[in-house]
Amino acid sequence: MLDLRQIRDNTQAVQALLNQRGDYNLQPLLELDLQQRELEKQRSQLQSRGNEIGKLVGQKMRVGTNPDSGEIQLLRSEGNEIKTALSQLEPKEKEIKAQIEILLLTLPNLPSENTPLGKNEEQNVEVRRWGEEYIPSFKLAMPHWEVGEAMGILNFERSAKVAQSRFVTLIGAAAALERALINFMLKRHIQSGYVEVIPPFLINSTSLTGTGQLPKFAEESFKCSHDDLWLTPTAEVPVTNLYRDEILESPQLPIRHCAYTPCFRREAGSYGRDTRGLIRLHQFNKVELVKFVHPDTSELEHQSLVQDAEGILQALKLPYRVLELCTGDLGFSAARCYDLEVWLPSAGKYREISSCSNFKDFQSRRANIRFKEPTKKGTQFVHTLNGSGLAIGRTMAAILENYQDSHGIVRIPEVLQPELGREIL
RNA sequence: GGAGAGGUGGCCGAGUGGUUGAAGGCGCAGCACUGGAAAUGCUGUUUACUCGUAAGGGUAACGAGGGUUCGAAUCCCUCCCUCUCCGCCA
Repeated sequence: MLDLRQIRDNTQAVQALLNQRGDYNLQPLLELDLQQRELEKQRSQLQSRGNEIGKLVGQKMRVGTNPDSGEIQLLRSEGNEIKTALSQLEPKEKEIKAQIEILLLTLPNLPSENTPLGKNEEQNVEVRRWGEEYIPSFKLAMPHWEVGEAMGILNFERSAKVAQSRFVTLIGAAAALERALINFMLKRHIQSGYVEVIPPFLINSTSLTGTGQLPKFAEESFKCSHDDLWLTPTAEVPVTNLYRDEILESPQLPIRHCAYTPCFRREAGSYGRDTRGLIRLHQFNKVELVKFVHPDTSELEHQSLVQDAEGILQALKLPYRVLELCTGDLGFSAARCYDLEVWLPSAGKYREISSCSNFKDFQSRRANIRFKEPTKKGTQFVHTLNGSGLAIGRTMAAILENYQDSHGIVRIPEVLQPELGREIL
């Protein structure tokens, strides 16, 4: 959520930044803001007089004035008039406040000053590549879903029977590999100083609003019909909301968490895309990194977050590149974002495997996550950041392809061999 | 799911419908005392919105939302959460 005061005081600047992202108009919001403040002024004046009357009546009663006396009757009737006036004002103000809230919740974050300008994903900026020497030089025998099915370790058909299309069942070696990957990633992140959490996988609407999935992206998540609970689309939501409505002490910062969760996404509007394999499923596993940091350190923390995610790909010797998203491709809540893309031989291109965002104070404003500095008065909003470290299913796909030899035999990355107790899948 | 008890400031804990943002205690900060510390004393110690250049003012908040009243932490209703017992269950 953007700061309403900033919108009010720096309308031009905010508008200019929003224009880099799309078509947004601040005028209606500003008008509502003006109305709301006027109503607030009137209301608080009435309330002030109302309080005064209450006190006066109390004083008189205390000294023994007859409750039915004229002066008290007079005060009472003025009190009633105020009540009537307030009952007219209050709903109006509430309505306007609600409208302001809706407008604010639907405005995206402002891009950071470092974010490259651009209209769409084609104008994202490639920052670096790693591991090109690991890209297989021969023609791939089978894409990952075929090799997985051939080995009997991935089953899509039965999963569609059990659930729907876009689900997978991992069998035997694939299940073991999945588990090993989760474990390997968590271990590394814990070593780098992240504290592991296993949050609830069902989350309420307030939590989804806090991180920015609601109200705009309701159709992307699965909702439980009898409860105000949704299946989490990413660990970002439950983990960020862990500190919702809290005031942290600055020495507690930065807080760094890593979390394994399954993720559930409806993938509405992507019907024709990635219909085969592990790339786009309704349910997938992911290890997520989440940070709560002091605004002064958020840029550094963002860079190190990206490195922590990259570290996994490097350890697995999977070739990848790093893109910085341009203003036009930035996610709704992000101010700045790097995508890690892993090389996927079946597609002959890099595919997203991690997205590392700095949300600055956008989420913390929505979720009301603040901190206090001993020397400063008042509170400030923390900066939140997160990134995949990594998406497990896509990592598995990358391994099944990049580690496949010309006969369709898949080796296991060295770092996972001890855990799995073998070299070949 | 059934029955009961309860939700007050960073924490503990008072609170009779009347000037209570809330006694008292603990904690914390500052000052005084001290060679230094402890102990003691004094002072201070929530957040949000809004008006104001500022000093400062106004309003709101005692789980949440409604209601009664001139006035609600206190009375009424709904919901949420916690605890205890019973049932069920991994």
